Amino acid sequence: MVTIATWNVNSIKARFQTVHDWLARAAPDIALLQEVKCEAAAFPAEPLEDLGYNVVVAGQKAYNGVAILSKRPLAVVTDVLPGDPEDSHARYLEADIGTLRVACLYLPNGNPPGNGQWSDKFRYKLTWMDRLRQRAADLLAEDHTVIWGGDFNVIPEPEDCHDPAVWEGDALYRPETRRAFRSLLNLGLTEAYRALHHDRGAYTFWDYQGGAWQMDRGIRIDHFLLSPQAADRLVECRIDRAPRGEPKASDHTPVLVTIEGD
DNA sequence: ATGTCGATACTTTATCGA
Repeated sequence: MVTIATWNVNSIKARFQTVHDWLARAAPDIALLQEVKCEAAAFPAEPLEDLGYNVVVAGQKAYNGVAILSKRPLAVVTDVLPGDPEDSHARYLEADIGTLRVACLYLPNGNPPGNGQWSDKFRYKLTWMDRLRQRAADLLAEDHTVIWGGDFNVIPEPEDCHDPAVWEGDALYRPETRRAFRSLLNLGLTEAYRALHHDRGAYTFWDYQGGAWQMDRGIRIDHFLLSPQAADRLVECRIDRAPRGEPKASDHTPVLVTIEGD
């Protein structure tokens, strides 16, 4: 069995103790972190290595930044999402871990989407999703066993948010965004949580503002997408809500997926 | 009722991104 966690930590520096203690307790084999918000050299790798993890980081000052932690050795395949040499955001990191290809991603938020004409941010989001689709198609064509995990900034369906009316028009829920997400799934990918669960109220993010956590007004935007070979091995996918309720919490909470074999 | 959080800089308050 291999358990992989994904967690948008909203600054590894601000969240270090919380993340460290959760990793020590939950002990996933692999952890995908997003919004570490620091350059690779500033990432506090050593205390996480003391927990038994190998650490690789695609970092950037102040914004974005993704990292992969793995108890087994890992080899980075790429630290950029192919398709745009001008794109300098640290949002994608892909590595081989044993026979698995594991990708950690922080998909652009895209807000505000603009009215009438799309904003640069929303166009960037849609272009990025198109590039991700191309990357996925390429890896599937090469027959890799792939797991993409991360903050997709996509609310796939109405039941993935507390109140769809609130999210109407938002870049996380716009028809163009959901269509691009479905297009990704239509390559033959399996969204792990919905393959196993059909409950409402399964959220991974609650805004800091407006008492969203206290009122349980959340959205499900952190996902795992599995290639067919990975999906055949899917055992479990769950959301650990506990970290969102802790002091100094990230606005996201971890999601864990387990696949059989190694 | 204006009720969030984190990073940054020509910084100690304003701005941006989420």
